[in-house]
Amino acid sequence: MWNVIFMGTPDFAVGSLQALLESGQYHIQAVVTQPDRPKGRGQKVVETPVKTFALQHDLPVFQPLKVKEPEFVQKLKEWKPDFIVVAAFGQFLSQEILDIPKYGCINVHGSLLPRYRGAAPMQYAIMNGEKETGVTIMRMEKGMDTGAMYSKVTVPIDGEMNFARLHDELKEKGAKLLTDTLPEIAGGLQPEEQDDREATYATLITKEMAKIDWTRPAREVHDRVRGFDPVPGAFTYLPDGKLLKVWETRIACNSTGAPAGTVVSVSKKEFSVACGEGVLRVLAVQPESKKRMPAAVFLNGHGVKAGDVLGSKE
RNA sequence: CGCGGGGUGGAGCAGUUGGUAGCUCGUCGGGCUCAUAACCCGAAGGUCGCUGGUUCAAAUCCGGCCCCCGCAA
Repeated sequence: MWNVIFMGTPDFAVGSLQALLESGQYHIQAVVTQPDRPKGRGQKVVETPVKTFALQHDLPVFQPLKVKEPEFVQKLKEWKPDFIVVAAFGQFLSQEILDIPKYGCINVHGSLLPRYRGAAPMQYAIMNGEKETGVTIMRMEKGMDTGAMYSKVTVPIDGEMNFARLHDELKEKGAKLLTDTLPEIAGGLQPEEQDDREATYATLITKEMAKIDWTRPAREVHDRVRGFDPVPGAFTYLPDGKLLKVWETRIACNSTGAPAGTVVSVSKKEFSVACGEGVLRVLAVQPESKKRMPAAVFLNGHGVKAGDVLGSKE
Protein backbone atom coordinates (compact mmCIF):
# COMPACT_ATOMS: atom_id res chain seq x y z
CA MET A 1 0.00 0.00 0.00
CA TRP A 2 1.51 3.25 -1.15
CA ASN A 3 0.51 6.67 0.08
CA VAL A 4 -0.65 8.86 -2.76
CA ILE A 5 -1.78 12.44 -3.06
CA PHE A 6 -3.81 13.03 -6.20
CA MET A 7 -4.02 16.33 -8.03
CA GLY A 8 -6.38 16.79 -10.96
CA THR A 9 -9.35 18.75 -12.16
CA PRO A 10 -11.36 17.75 -15.25
CA ASP A 11 -13.02 14.53 -16.26
CA PHE A 12 -9.82 13.31 -17.86
CA ALA A 13 -8.24 13.17 -14.40
CA VAL A 14 -11.12 11.26 -12.89
CA GLY A 15 -10.08 8.20 -14.88
CA SER A 16 -6.71 8.06 -13.20
CA LEU A 17 -8.07 8.71 -9.74
CA GLN A 18 -10.63 5.98 -10.20
CA ALA A 19 -7.98 3.53 -11.37
CA LEU A 20 -5.83 4.24 -8.31
CA LEU A 21 -8.79 3.71 -6.07
CA GLU A 22 -9.96 0.50 -7.70
CA SER A 23 -6.55 -1.11 -7.81
CA GLY A 24 -6.61 -1.24 -4.03
CA GLN A 25 -2.87 -0.77 -3.81
CA TYR A 26 -2.93 2.90 -2.97
CA HIS A 27 -4.01 4.87 0.02
CA ILE A 28 -5.35 8.18 -1.28
CA GLN A 29 -4.30 10.62 1.41
CA ALA A 30 -5.75 13.66 -0.28
CA VAL A 31 -7.37 14.79 -3.50
CA VAL A 32 -6.34 18.26 -4.57
CA THR A 33 -8.38 20.09 -7.19
CA GLN A 34 -9.13 23.60 -8.37
CA PRO A 35 -11.48 25.73 -6.26
CA ASP A 36 -15.18 25.81 -7.14
CA ARG A 37 -15.77 28.63 -9.55
CA PRO A 38 -18.77 30.42 -11.07
CA LYS A 39 -19.26 28.79 -14.40
CA GLY A 40 -21.67 28.50 -17.27
CA ARG A 41 -25.04 30.08 -17.84
CA GLY A 42 -26.26 31.91 -14.79
CA GLN A 43 -22.82 31.96 -13.20
CA LYS A 44 -23.57 29.07 -10.93
CA VAL A 45 -20.68 27.90 -8.78
CA VAL A 46 -19.63 24.50 -10.01
CA GLU A 47 -17.35 21.92 -8.48
CA THR A 48 -14.76 20.11 -10.59
CA PRO A 49 -15.41 16.57 -11.85
CA VAL A 50 -12.55 15.33 -9.68
CA LYS A 51 -14.12 16.86 -6.60
CA THR A 52 -17.48 15.30 -7.38
CA PHE A 53 -15.90 11.89 -7.78
CA ALA A 54 -13.77 12.25 -4.65
CA LEU A 55 -16.73 13.21 -2.50
CA GLN A 56 -18.74 10.28 -3.80
CA HIS A 57 -15.97 8.00 -2.60
CA ASP A 58 -15.39 9.73 0.72
CA LEU A 59 -11.94 10.94 -0.18
CA PRO A 60 -10.65 14.08 1.54
CA VAL A 61 -10.74 17.03 -0.87
CA PHE A 62 -8.55 20.12 -0.80
CA GLN A 63 -8.95 23.16 -3.01
CA PRO A 64 -6.16 25.62 -2.33
CA LEU A 65 -6.15 28.74 -4.46
CA LYS A 66 -2.47 27.97 -5.00
CA VAL A 67 -0.85 24.69 -3.99
CA LYS A 68 2.32 26.69 -3.51
CA GLU A 69 0.89 28.42 -0.43
CA PRO A 70 3.28 27.72 2.47
CA GLU A 71 0.53 26.35 4.69
CA PHE A 72 -0.54 23.87 2.06
CA VAL A 73 3.01 22.84 1.22
CA GLN A 74 3.47 22.16 4.89
CA LYS A 75 0.47 19.84 4.84
CA LEU A 76 1.82 18.00 1.83
CA LYS A 77 5.07 17.42 3.69
CA GLU A 78 3.32 16.09 6.74
CA TRP A 79 1.49 13.48 4.71
CA LYS A 80 4.83 12.05 3.58
CA PRO A 81 3.42 10.67 0.32
CA ASP A 82 5.14 8.01 -1.73
CA PHE A 83 3.72 9.55 -4.88
CA ILE A 84 1.98 12.70 -5.91
CA VAL A 85 0.02 11.84 -9.03
CA VAL A 86 -0.92 14.76 -11.24
CA ALA A 87 -3.39 14.62 -14.13
CA ALA A 88 -4.61 17.79 -15.83
CA PHE A 89 -4.49 19.71 -12.58
CA GLY A 90 -4.17 23.21 -13.93
CA GLN A 91 -1.65 24.63 -11.50
CA PHE A 92 2.12 24.63 -11.53
CA LEU A 93 3.98 22.85 -8.76
CA SER A 94 6.97 24.47 -7.12
CA GLN A 95 10.30 22.69 -6.84
CA GLU A 96 9.65 22.43 -3.13
CA ILE A 97 6.55 20.36 -3.84
CA LEU A 98 8.24 18.31 -6.55
CA ASP A 99 10.79 17.22 -3.95
CA ILE A 100 8.28 16.01 -1.38
CA PRO A 101 7.18 12.52 -2.51
CA LYS A 102 9.51 9.59 -2.02
CA TYR A 103 9.13 8.54 -5.67
CA GLY A 104 8.45 11.96 -7.11
CA CYS A 105 5.53 13.71 -8.72
CA ILE A 106 4.16 11.57 -11.52
CA ASN A 107 2.19 13.09 -14.37
CA VAL A 108 -0.28 11.54 -16.81
CA HIS A 109 -0.02 13.50 -20.05
CA GLY A 110 -2.24 13.08 -23.12
CA SER A 111 0.37 12.89 -25.84
CA LEU A 112 3.50 11.07 -26.89
CA LEU A 113 6.06 13.38 -25.35
CA PRO A 114 8.06 15.35 -26.21
CA ARG A 115 5.44 16.16 -28.80
CA TYR A 116 2.48 18.27 -27.71
CA ARG A 117 3.66 19.50 -24.37
CA GLY A 118 1.13 21.82 -22.77
CA ALA A 119 -2.54 22.26 -22.05
CA ALA A 120 -4.37 20.88 -25.07
CA PRO A 121 -2.38 17.97 -26.50
CA MET A 122 -5.34 15.92 -27.69
CA GLN A 123 -7.02 18.71 -29.63
CA TYR A 124 -3.76 19.63 -31.31
CA ALA A 125 -2.96 16.08 -32.32
CA ILE A 126 -6.28 15.84 -34.17
CA MET A 127 -6.11 19.37 -35.53
CA ASN A 128 -2.74 18.71 -37.04
CA GLY A 129 -3.97 15.60 -38.74
CA GLU A 130 -1.72 13.23 -36.77
CA LYS A 131 -2.16 9.54 -37.49
CA GLU A 132 -1.42 8.56 -33.91
CA THR A 133 -0.94 9.95 -30.45
CA GLY A 134 -0.98 8.53 -26.95
CA VAL A 135 -0.36 8.95 -23.25
CA THR A 136 2.92 9.39 -21.44
CA ILE A 137 3.63 8.78 -17.77
CA MET A 138 6.51 10.96 -16.66
CA ARG A 139 8.33 12.35 -13.70
CA MET A 140 7.58 16.03 -13.30
CA GLU A 141 10.23 18.68 -13.15
CA LYS A 142 10.23 22.45 -13.30
CA GLY A 143 9.58 22.89 -17.03
CA MET A 144 6.23 22.54 -18.74
CA ASP A 145 5.86 18.81 -19.38
CA THR A 146 9.60 18.36 -19.77
CA GLY A 147 10.23 15.54 -17.30
CA ALA A 148 11.83 12.20 -18.00
CA MET A 149 9.42 9.51 -19.23
CA TYR A 150 8.62 6.18 -17.63
CA SER A 151 6.12 4.70 -20.04
CA LYS A 152 3.90 5.34 -23.03
CA VAL A 153 0.95 3.87 -24.85
CA THR A 154 0.05 4.69 -28.44
CA VAL A 155 -3.39 5.00 -30.00
CA PRO A 156 -4.18 5.48 -33.69
CA ILE A 157 -6.22 8.42 -34.96
CA ASP A 158 -8.50 7.63 -37.87
CA GLY A 159 -10.21 10.15 -40.11
CA GLU A 160 -13.36 10.22 -38.05
CA MET A 161 -11.74 10.52 -34.63
CA ASN A 162 -12.85 13.56 -32.70
CA PHE A 163 -11.76 15.12 -29.44
CA ALA A 164 -14.51 13.50 -27.42
CA ARG A 165 -13.58 9.98 -28.45
CA LEU A 166 -9.86 10.55 -28.20
CA HIS A 167 -10.33 12.05 -24.75
CA ASP A 168 -12.26 9.04 -23.52
CA GLU A 169 -9.79 6.62 -24.99
CA LEU A 170 -6.75 8.35 -23.57
CA LYS A 171 -8.45 8.81 -20.24
CA GLU A 172 -8.94 5.08 -19.98
CA LYS A 173 -5.59 4.04 -21.43
CA GLY A 174 -3.78 6.62 -19.34
CA ALA A 175 -5.40 5.40 -16.16
CA LYS A 176 -4.35 1.83 -16.82
CA LEU A 177 -0.85 2.86 -17.79
CA LEU A 178 -0.57 4.83 -14.59
CA THR A 179 -1.48 1.95 -12.31
CA ASP A 180 0.79 -0.35 -14.29
CA THR A 181 3.69 2.03 -14.08
CA LEU A 182 3.66 3.22 -10.48
CA PRO A 183 4.75 -0.13 -9.02
CA GLU A 184 7.57 -0.26 -11.55
CA ILE A 185 8.71 3.18 -10.50
CA ALA A 186 8.75 2.09 -6.89
CA GLY A 187 10.70 -0.92 -8.08
CA GLY A 188 13.42 1.23 -9.54
CA LEU A 189 12.38 1.78 -13.15
CA GLN A 190 14.64 4.37 -14.73
CA PRO A 191 12.96 7.08 -16.83
CA GLU A 192 14.11 8.14 -20.26
CA GLU A 193 14.94 11.79 -20.85
CA GLN A 194 12.94 13.73 -23.44
CA ASP A 195 14.68 14.92 -26.54
CA ASP A 196 13.99 18.65 -26.42
CA ARG A 197 14.73 18.99 -30.12
CA GLU A 198 11.59 17.00 -30.87
CA ALA A 199 9.37 19.09 -28.62
CA THR A 200 6.23 20.83 -29.85
CA TYR A 201 3.70 22.76 -27.82
CA ALA A 202 -0.07 22.64 -27.56
CA THR A 203 -1.11 26.00 -26.23
CA LEU A 204 -4.52 26.71 -24.78
CA ILE A 205 -7.40 26.52 -27.25
CA THR A 206 -9.12 29.83 -27.80
CA LYS A 207 -12.53 30.58 -29.20
CA GLU A 208 -10.96 32.37 -32.13
CA MET A 209 -9.20 29.17 -33.18
CA ALA A 210 -12.55 27.45 -33.50
CA LYS A 211 -13.90 29.88 -36.08
CA ILE A 212 -13.80 28.11 -39.41
CA ASP A 213 -11.61 29.70 -42.05
CA TRP A 214 -13.14 28.44 -45.28
CA THR A 215 -10.16 29.64 -47.28
CA ARG A 216 -8.13 26.83 -45.77
CA PRO A 217 -8.06 23.43 -47.50
CA ALA A 218 -11.00 21.12 -46.78
CA ARG A 219 -8.58 18.74 -45.07
CA GLU A 220 -7.59 21.36 -42.50
CA VAL A 221 -11.12 22.50 -41.83
CA HIS A 222 -12.16 18.91 -41.29
CA ASP A 223 -9.31 18.26 -38.85
CA ARG A 224 -10.26 21.34 -36.93
CA VAL A 225 -13.93 20.35 -36.74
CA ARG A 226 -12.90 16.99 -35.30
CA GLY A 227 -10.40 18.44 -32.88
CA PHE A 228 -12.93 20.85 -31.42
CA ASP A 229 -15.78 18.39 -30.94
CA PRO A 230 -17.29 18.77 -28.37
CA VAL A 231 -15.49 21.84 -27.06
CA PRO A 232 -15.32 24.58 -28.00
CA GLY A 233 -16.98 23.53 -31.25
CA ALA A 234 -15.92 24.73 -34.69
CA PHE A 235 -18.29 27.43 -35.90
CA THR A 236 -19.17 29.68 -38.77
CA TYR A 237 -21.91 32.17 -39.51
CA LEU A 238 -25.05 31.78 -41.60
CA PRO A 239 -25.99 34.43 -44.16
CA ASP A 240 -28.25 36.10 -41.59
CA GLY A 241 -25.39 36.43 -39.15
CA LYS A 242 -26.53 33.65 -36.84
CA LEU A 243 -23.98 31.32 -35.35
CA LEU A 244 -23.75 27.79 -36.72
CA LYS A 245 -21.59 25.19 -35.08
CA VAL A 246 -20.26 22.54 -37.42
CA TRP A 247 -19.98 19.17 -35.73
CA GLU A 248 -19.41 16.61 -38.39
CA THR A 249 -17.86 16.79 -41.81
CA ARG A 250 -16.35 14.64 -44.53
CA ILE A 251 -13.93 15.62 -47.20
CA ALA A 252 -15.56 15.45 -50.60
CA CYS A 253 -13.58 14.23 -53.56
CA ASN A 254 -14.97 16.73 -56.03
CA SER A 255 -13.75 20.27 -56.45
CA THR A 256 -15.29 23.56 -57.46
CA GLY A 257 -14.38 27.06 -58.50
CA ALA A 258 -16.82 28.68 -56.09
CA PRO A 259 -15.48 31.19 -53.55
CA ALA A 260 -14.56 29.78 -50.14
CA GLY A 261 -17.54 29.43 -47.86
CA THR A 262 -20.10 29.03 -50.64
CA VAL A 263 -22.72 26.34 -50.23
CA VAL A 264 -22.20 24.54 -53.51
CA SER A 265 -24.84 21.86 -53.21
CA VAL A 266 -27.70 20.79 -51.00
CA SER A 267 -29.14 17.32 -50.99
CA LYS A 268 -31.82 15.79 -48.85
CA LYS A 269 -29.42 14.83 -46.12
CA GLU A 270 -26.37 17.03 -46.28
CA PHE A 271 -24.86 20.09 -47.87
CA SER A 272 -21.40 20.87 -49.21
CA VAL A 273 -19.28 23.94 -48.75
CA ALA A 274 -16.44 25.17 -50.93
CA CYS A 275 -13.10 25.52 -49.16
CA GLY A 276 -9.89 27.19 -50.26
CA GLU A 277 -8.98 23.83 -51.64
CA GLY A 278 -11.59 21.16 -52.20
CA VAL A 279 -15.09 20.78 -50.83
CA LEU A 280 -16.35 19.77 -47.41
CA ARG A 281 -19.57 17.82 -46.89
CA VAL A 282 -21.37 18.87 -43.74
CA LEU A 283 -23.21 16.07 -41.92
CA ALA A 284 -24.12 17.55 -38.54
CA VAL A 285 -24.52 21.06 -37.20
CA GLN A 286 -25.99 23.09 -34.37
CA PRO A 287 -27.78 26.38 -35.01
CA GLU A 288 -27.63 29.06 -32.34
CA SER A 289 -30.06 28.33 -29.49
CA LYS A 290 -30.67 24.84 -30.81
CA LYS A 291 -29.34 21.40 -30.18
CA ARG A 292 -26.93 19.48 -32.27
CA MET A 293 -28.71 17.90 -35.23
CA PRO A 294 -27.97 15.93 -38.39
CA ALA A 295 -27.67 18.09 -41.51
CA ALA A 296 -30.79 16.41 -42.91
CA VAL A 297 -32.84 17.71 -40.01
CA PHE A 298 -31.25 21.12 -40.19
CA LEU A 299 -32.19 21.33 -43.86
CA ASN A 300 -35.85 20.57 -43.12
CA GLY A 301 -36.49 23.79 -41.29
CA HIS A 302 -34.25 26.81 -41.51
CA GLY A 303 -31.33 25.29 -43.35
CA VAL A 304 -29.27 26.75 -46.13
CA LYS A 305 -29.61 26.72 -49.88
CA ALA A 306 -27.12 26.45 -52.69
CA GLY A 307 -25.40 29.74 -53.27
CA ASP A 308 -25.48 30.88 -49.64
CA VAL A 309 -22.13 32.04 -48.35
CA LEU A 310 -21.02 31.08 -44.86
CA GLY A 311 -18.46 32.65 -42.62
CA SER A 312 -19.05 36.35 -42.33
CA LYS A 313 -21.02 37.84 -39.50
CA GLU A 314 -23.58 40.17 -41.09
C1' C B 1 -30.01 38.77 -9.90
C1' G B 2 -24.03 38.36 -16.16
C1' C B 3 -26.15 38.91 -21.80
C1' G B 4 -29.34 36.62 -25.25
C1' G B 5 -32.33 32.85 -28.17
C1' G B 6 -36.11 29.08 -27.81
C1' G B 7 -40.26 25.55 -26.20
C1' U B 8 -46.34 24.60 -32.14
C1' G B 9 -48.67 16.98 -34.79
C1' G B 10 -42.54 11.69 -34.44
C1' A B 11 -38.26 15.50 -36.19
C1' G B 12 -36.86 20.56 -38.01
C1' C B 13 -39.42 25.09 -38.78
C1' A B 14 -43.54 29.06 -40.29
C1' G B 15 -47.49 31.48 -38.11
C1' U B 16 -47.28 37.60 -32.77
C1' U B 17 -52.20 44.42 -36.59
C1' G B 18 -55.75 38.19 -31.38
C1' G B 19 -60.87 34.92 -34.66
C1' U B 20 -59.25 27.21 -32.67
C1' A B 21 -53.02 26.24 -37.18
C1' G B 22 -49.44 25.62 -42.08
C1' C B 23 -44.61 23.92 -44.54
C1' U B 24 -40.46 20.32 -45.17
C1' C B 25 -39.01 15.48 -43.56
C1' G B 26 -40.67 11.07 -41.43
C1' U B 27 -44.80 7.37 -40.69
C1' C B 28 -49.05 4.48 -42.88
C1' G B 29 -51.87 3.16 -47.46
C1' G B 30 -52.00 3.24 -52.81
C1' G B 31 -49.64 4.21 -57.68
C1' C B 32 -45.50 4.55 -61.23
C1' U B 33 -40.89 1.78 -62.20
C1' C B 34 -36.52 -3.64 -63.86
C1' A B 35 -35.68 -1.15 -59.28
C1' U B 36 -35.10 2.83 -55.69
C1' A B 37 -33.24 6.35 -50.30
C1' A B 38 -36.35 8.94 -56.85
C1' C B 39 -41.32 10.51 -58.47
C1' C B 40 -47.04 10.83 -58.11
C1' C B 41 -51.76 10.40 -55.15
C1' G B 42 -54.04 9.96 -50.47
C1' A B 43 -54.27 9.33 -44.96
C1' A B 44 -53.29 9.36 -39.85
C1' G B 45 -51.25 12.49 -36.23
C1' G B 46 -51.37 18.85 -32.53
C1' U B 47 -54.88 20.15 -24.84
C1' C B 48 -49.73 25.40 -29.83
C1' G B 49 -44.13 23.78 -22.37
C1' C B 50 -47.25 24.41 -17.47
C1' U B 51 -50.32 27.81 -14.91
C1' G B 52 -53.22 32.24 -13.74
C1' G B 53 -55.26 36.87 -16.07
C1' U B 54 -57.26 40.39 -19.97
C1' U B 55 -61.06 39.52 -23.95
C1' C B 56 -67.12 37.86 -27.16
C1' A B 57 -62.60 35.26 -28.82
C1' A B 58 -55.33 33.94 -27.55
C1' A B 59 -50.39 29.83 -30.32
C1' U B 60 -50.71 35.11 -30.80
C1' C B 61 -51.46 40.42 -25.13
C1' C B 62 -49.90 40.57 -19.49
C1' G B 63 -47.94 37.85 -14.77
C1' G B 64 -45.69 33.48 -12.48
C1' C B 65 -43.28 28.68 -13.00
C1' C B 66 -40.62 24.49 -15.49
C1' C B 67 -37.24 22.84 -19.32
C1' C B 68 -33.57 23.45 -23.52
C1' C B 69 -29.69 26.18 -25.96
C1' G B 70 -25.93 30.13 -27.69
C1' C B 71 -22.55 33.92 -25.67
C1' A B 72 -19.67 35.48 -21.78
C1' A B 73 -16.80 33.67 -17.50
